[in-house]
Amino acid sequence: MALSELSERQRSIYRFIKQFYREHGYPPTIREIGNALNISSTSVVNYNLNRLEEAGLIERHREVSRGLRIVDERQDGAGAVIAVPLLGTIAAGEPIPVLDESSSPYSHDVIQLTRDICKETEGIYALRVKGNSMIDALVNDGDIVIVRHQETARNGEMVAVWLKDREETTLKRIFIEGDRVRLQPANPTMKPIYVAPEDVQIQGKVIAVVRSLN
Amino acid sequence: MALSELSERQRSIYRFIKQFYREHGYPPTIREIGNALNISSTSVVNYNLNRLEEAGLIERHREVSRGLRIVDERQDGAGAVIAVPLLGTIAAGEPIPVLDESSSPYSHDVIQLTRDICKETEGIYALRVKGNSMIDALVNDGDIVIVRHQETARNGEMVAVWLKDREETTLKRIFIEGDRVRLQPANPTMKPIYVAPEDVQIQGKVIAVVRSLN
DNA sequence: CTTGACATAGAACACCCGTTCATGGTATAA
DNA sequence: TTATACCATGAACGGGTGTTCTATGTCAAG
Repeated sequence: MALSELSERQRSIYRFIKQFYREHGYPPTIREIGNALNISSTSVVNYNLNRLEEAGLIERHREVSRGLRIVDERQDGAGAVIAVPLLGTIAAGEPIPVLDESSSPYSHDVIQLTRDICKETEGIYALRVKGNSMIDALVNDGDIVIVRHQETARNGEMVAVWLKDREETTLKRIFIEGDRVRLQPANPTMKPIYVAPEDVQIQGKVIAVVRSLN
Repeated sequence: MALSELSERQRSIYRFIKQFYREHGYPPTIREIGNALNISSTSVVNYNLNRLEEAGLIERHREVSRGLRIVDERQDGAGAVIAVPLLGTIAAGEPIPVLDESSSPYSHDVIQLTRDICKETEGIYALRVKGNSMIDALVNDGDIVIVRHQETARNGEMVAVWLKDREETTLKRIFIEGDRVRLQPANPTMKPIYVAPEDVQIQGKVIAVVRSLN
């Protein structure tokens, strides 16, 4: 199932199909794969495609030209790029701005992300980090965090939380342990903090962090 | 250009291509279009496809089976995406893999990035960080760093450097100060280190850092 | 009515494409 | 060694596929 179980040739074929598909909008033929990878025999390509299908990485429609499909890839034809609204800034002393569903899509900045970075698409927004108060989450001034709005979380998820008693926003891994909540910094050299459940208000789950230098 | 200028038959063909593409992941053949719409002649379908192309609604790749493409879907998005090769891992004890220009473009994984994250396009590659030895650069295990290959740097730039005497790869801001080099951690609470210029080998400039949770 | 642009049908052609078969090489295990 | 699974090669077969040519019909302009 994993890529590592495949031969180098099979991985090359898989990568080629992916790139060809992105480039042309339709899958390659067996011979196009062979030409690109210097494989003279169509049966070799055919053989390795069958292996890729067994591994669950592609689907094949038999007896049909270009009858290939990368299963991983987006099912909807929407394209590999999603536009995420950049709602504002996140800082230690301020609450996180609310996600306004009804607002115009042009009322705020957007940041474009590929599926490689953010696989989800519902309720996603981005925030620019102000100040260096979240350095224990390995997030620095100017970084952009991608968040999905939700008010609950499973143990171990990285979440943006508002701590009522401290009046502070922070990014931590959350663990609910009976009558207390453990908030674990992303930096493994730092110690967790413990707070009462009623003081913790989950703002959303952190999907990704992007730091653009310059 | 508008849909209204087309005949009903042409609109049907356009709708069918869209639906077929969403359903199968690849475009239909001329005969598949004909069968679905009860058009007995392939030349009729061919004729109307040419009209659709003139109207700018589809692209055709001649002499190629299923050489169709719905042009609608977010053209600018596709152009704004660059594919960056993911050359391998970066770890404290190992040199950075070289950027092999001559190797097959399909011999390694790629990660797709938008211009919002990486504006440059020449000599860019990506590395996955292994271990937590670069935590003072606010980079953790599993993060992906985007690097442009270069062997010199201007003061203040974030670079990937190989420290000969320590046999260590690290990410730091670099400052050349006369006869010594100051390497400043990204984490402002940490102190810089000083090394001799001849012990510093610059591998490339860090363009961006991406952390994908989950 | 004649003309010409537009739209459609049907058939034929040459090449494209997935499939299959026979063959052989290379490991690993018995 | 033999057996077996795995991987690669080249060639051939049959049907798929885009293209092109001829013929026909429609409709508005001259």
